Amino acid sequence: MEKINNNGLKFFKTKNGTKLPLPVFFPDATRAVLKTLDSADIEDTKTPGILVNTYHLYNELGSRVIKKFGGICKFMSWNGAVISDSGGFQIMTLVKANKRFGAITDEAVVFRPTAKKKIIFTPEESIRFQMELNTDMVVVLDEFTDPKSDEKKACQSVERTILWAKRSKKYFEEICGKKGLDEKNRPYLLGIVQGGEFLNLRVECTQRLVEIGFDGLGYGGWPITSQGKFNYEVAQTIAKNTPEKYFLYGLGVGKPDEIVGCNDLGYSVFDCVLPTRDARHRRLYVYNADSIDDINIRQAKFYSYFTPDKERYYSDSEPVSRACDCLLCARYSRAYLAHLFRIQDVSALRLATIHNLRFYSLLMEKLFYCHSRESGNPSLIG
RNA sequence: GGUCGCGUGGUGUAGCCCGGUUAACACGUCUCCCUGUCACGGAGAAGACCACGGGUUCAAAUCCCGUCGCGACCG
Repeated sequence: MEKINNNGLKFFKTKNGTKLPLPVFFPDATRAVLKTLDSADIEDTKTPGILVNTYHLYNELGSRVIKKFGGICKFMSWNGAVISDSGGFQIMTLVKANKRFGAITDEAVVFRPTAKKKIIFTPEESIRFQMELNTDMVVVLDEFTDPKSDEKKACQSVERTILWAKRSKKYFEEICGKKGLDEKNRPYLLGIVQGGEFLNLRVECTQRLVEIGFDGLGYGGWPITSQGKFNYEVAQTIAKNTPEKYFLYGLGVGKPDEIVGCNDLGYSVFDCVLPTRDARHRRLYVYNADSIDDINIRQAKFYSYFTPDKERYYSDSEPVSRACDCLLCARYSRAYLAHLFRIQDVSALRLATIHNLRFYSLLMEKLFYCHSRESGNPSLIG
């Protein structure tokens, strides 16, 4: 895989001045909670940040509570970083899947979460609410290119995404001006590249977003081809047309090997539901290694899936993984976890989620180490 | 000793009274799927000589007789 860029940025800086080494993986706390965990649990997995969803919090929580707490961090007592997603993905999954959930025009998205409730959501409103959430990275509202789109429809989603990106940038600057936020203490602003599988559209979208000006660009849309393979071609096309000083963000990416592949292309910010959802669906990630030091992410198959509640583990006194230092692996046996899953106790979900998050935070540590070493900068190692 | 009831995949059951296509269901087991979370979810597979022996019948898990095992009650 050709390496595009990885040296333009060294850190993800948070509001409170913390510099997070790149890459970072932020699991999805859609409704301001990582299902089955609390904020202390998340910290213990060495997860540096989370992603919350603007649409869900706008719909279910609202401004009044957020304003009272001064942002989502204080509300959930979370000391790490936070990215707020714009709600663009929810347009795709809710409105496009079923028209009864609403409609999309150039002006706004009209959500109808219930028969009686109607939400008019504009790019400006998304930015405004995200600024109230007081997150570290604000994401512009975009229109998701449906994977089944032909080139004409894909082009339309790019046009609307660009239109909304312009409005979002303008409104973002207005709010920053009003709040007295300068380049150093304002959140990052992320644009999103659409265009489906059409590389020419991806190039055009990337270039026009760069003209508008952002701190980073996200690989938007559905990154998986109809054959079920990760679309590295699109990832690479976006990376090649993005300035080095920009963040490259793989939205919803992904499987561990896909994150390694994207990181090699220059992507350094990731979020995904997989580690948390998979944990709840009895799929744990384990490194094919006997200790943390032995983990080799350059190995072809560097990890495997582990399904806990199998008969062969009912009396297994081994930990789930020896290449892990999470609460589950440090303290409990496979047999105990199998038991917890079998009796359907919620602690099984919690321990499995903790484990998978530690797997991902270890992956980030290993990637940081790899790139520090490969770039020959010893000051970054350690 | 007597009376009654029950023996069906790994487990628990349905079907039996009124015989008839590949014996059904739940759980368990195994495999696969989940990618800016309406999701502790979804798809599929394997697995039973219907306790055993005999009889009636074109045809028996199903009706009849016997054997064994388990349970309850009565002596």
